[in-house]
Amino acid sequence: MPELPEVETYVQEIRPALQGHHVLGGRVFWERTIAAPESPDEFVHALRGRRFDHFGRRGKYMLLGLDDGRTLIVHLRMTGELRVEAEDLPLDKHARVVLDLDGGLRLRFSDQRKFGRIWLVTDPQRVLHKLGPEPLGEEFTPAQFGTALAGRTASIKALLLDQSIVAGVGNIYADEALFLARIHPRRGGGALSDLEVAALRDAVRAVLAQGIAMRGSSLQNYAPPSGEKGSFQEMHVVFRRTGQPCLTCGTPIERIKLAQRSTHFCPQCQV
DNA sequence: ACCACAACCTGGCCGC
DNA sequence: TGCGGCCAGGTTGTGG
Repeated sequence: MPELPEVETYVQEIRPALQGHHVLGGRVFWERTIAAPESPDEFVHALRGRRFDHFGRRGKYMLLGLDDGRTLIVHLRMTGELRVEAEDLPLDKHARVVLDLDGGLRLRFSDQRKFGRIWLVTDPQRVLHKLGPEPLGEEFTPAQFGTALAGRTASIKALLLDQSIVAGVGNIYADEALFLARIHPRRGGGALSDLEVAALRDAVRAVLAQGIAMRGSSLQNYAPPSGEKGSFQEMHVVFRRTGQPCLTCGTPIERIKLAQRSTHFCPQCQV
């Protein structure tokens, strides 16, 4: 269920565990997990003998680079989990793809809800081309953000979740950023003033940066590869605080549904 | 082009 | 205990 800070933490932690290891073989237990190439056989065949040697992230996508120039792209969606572990551990019932590695290790992708996807591609752009700018990068400017929101009538909450506008924001960080910028989540995206657009852009960057610094939010069963949970959930000001007092004004936090997602906000502070 | 919503899936929890 | 309904940090496809 991770968003940008959780995926960033994932990449940071899986890199030292995976770097330099070769793929000896693999098994696919749920075919639809493999989004490219066409068949699981082709996927496993293309990976055999390859070595992991560079790592990255784009939005909520993990990029695991191989020594032949190809990239293994992993999206955890809601319940995906990636682990490097000893090959003799019993497999859990949600294991979807397993790659056998040298050194008695394996890379295991488990996913209770089966929404997660893995691509093996030559050109990552084939998967990533629709994504908007990296929110912590230089191209995510107030002017660029304003242009992306101009004329849009959908709620600003829905637009923050749209990965083509800005990449990596999900339900937690959208709600937290809107509170920080004091903007009501139901406002139309195109109706925000230049000042509000700039404040929201700054708020998105602030909550994501703090999320990364705290190694993400750990709710329910989520934990990064090390198993050491992040702590940003302790900093949530509105997310899943329905009925609890706003930390700024004491008004009970409300929950509504927007873009089919639970949305939490302070009806007093956010206008 | 944009917008809202069903669909993709499993499992936990709550009320009856 | 069982059943229906709702909830879950995401994305894609469809119809208007």
